[in-house]
Amino acid sequence: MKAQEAGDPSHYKILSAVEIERLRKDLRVWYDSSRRDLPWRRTHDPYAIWISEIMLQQTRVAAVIPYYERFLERFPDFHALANTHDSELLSYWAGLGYYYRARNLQRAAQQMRDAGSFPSTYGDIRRLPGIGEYTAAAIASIAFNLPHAVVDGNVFRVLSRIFNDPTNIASVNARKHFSAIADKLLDREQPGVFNQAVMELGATLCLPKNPQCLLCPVSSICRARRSGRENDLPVKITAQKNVREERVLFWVESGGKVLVWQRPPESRLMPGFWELPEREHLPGISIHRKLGSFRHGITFHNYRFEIVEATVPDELGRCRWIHIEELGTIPMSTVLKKASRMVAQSRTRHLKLDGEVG
DNA sequence: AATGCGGGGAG
DNA sequence: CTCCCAGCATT
Repeated sequence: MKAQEAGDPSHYKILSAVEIERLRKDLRVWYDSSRRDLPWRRTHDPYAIWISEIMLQQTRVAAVIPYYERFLERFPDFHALANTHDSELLSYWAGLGYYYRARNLQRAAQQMRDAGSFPSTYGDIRRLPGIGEYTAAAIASIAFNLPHAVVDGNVFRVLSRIFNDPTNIASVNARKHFSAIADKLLDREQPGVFNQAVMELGATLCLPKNPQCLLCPVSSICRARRSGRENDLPVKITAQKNVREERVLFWVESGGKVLVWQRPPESRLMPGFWELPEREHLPGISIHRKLGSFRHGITFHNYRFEIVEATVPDELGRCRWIHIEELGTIPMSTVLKKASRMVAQSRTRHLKLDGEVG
């Protein structure tokens, strides 16, 4: 399907008033009976809903659930969150990605502590660090039942299909375009339920590939379905290309300790996380043997890391020795976790072989 | 208006 | 492999 600049959103009028009313009802009824039982759907606490929305930014439901439960247990309210230390906060976030979310979360919690309460208007919610248009609308509608329509990846998909709308969702204007349409459709009696129903539809039936139209509660009014175009929508055109990269990391071990370095706390990239050294960190390094390799993707980078056993002279630069048993107590990057897991496994294999021989 | 930011699961 | 996920902040 040919892409189109975001333009006149008034084609929501493709649907008659009667059809819009039926759409709202069908979505509501379907959502009531089909919605997944997710932890953050069992609460009305704005704080808990806020935490869930931040964790869910660009992150799948399945990945969030265990983090959400651990986090809420340790930080049950904004006072607990405001008063914790960076390192403990990070350890609860480690592995979830987009680490600035954790820092913004704490800054926002401190603002709430100073203000004495959780903000309760769209504008006040939107002004918190880490909260953009989507998250502000989500919290306002779900926690406070305020009439703000959300626009996320699910909404792009569902609306572009319902209206057979070829607007390029990667274009700058796409958000405004679909936001105007969503606002017209929004069920103002139950904005929170409506928003969640649209997103739930996108997450469970109106999928990126092979949408389950036979199960869809609104397939009868869906214009893409009517013209057999559901697999051609949404239109997304980007210029981003993937980059392949090979890197060597050193495993330097001595007396039960391994050499690691910490990213500076003010670094923009994974601040405070510990990593294995590379050659630039250890100029005088002596390489012994290859221990293994693994792949790791970060946004559009596709890395292949090779782990090499090595020894070093006295000069350690930014690196520090840490006991292997204590690795679990520091914020480990996922690359460091993968590497140490790999080294441990290769070691058990060797022990086994030695045992069979002896 | 474009780019960087993690990590994992699905196809 | 590629794509995409309940996006945001910065430039």
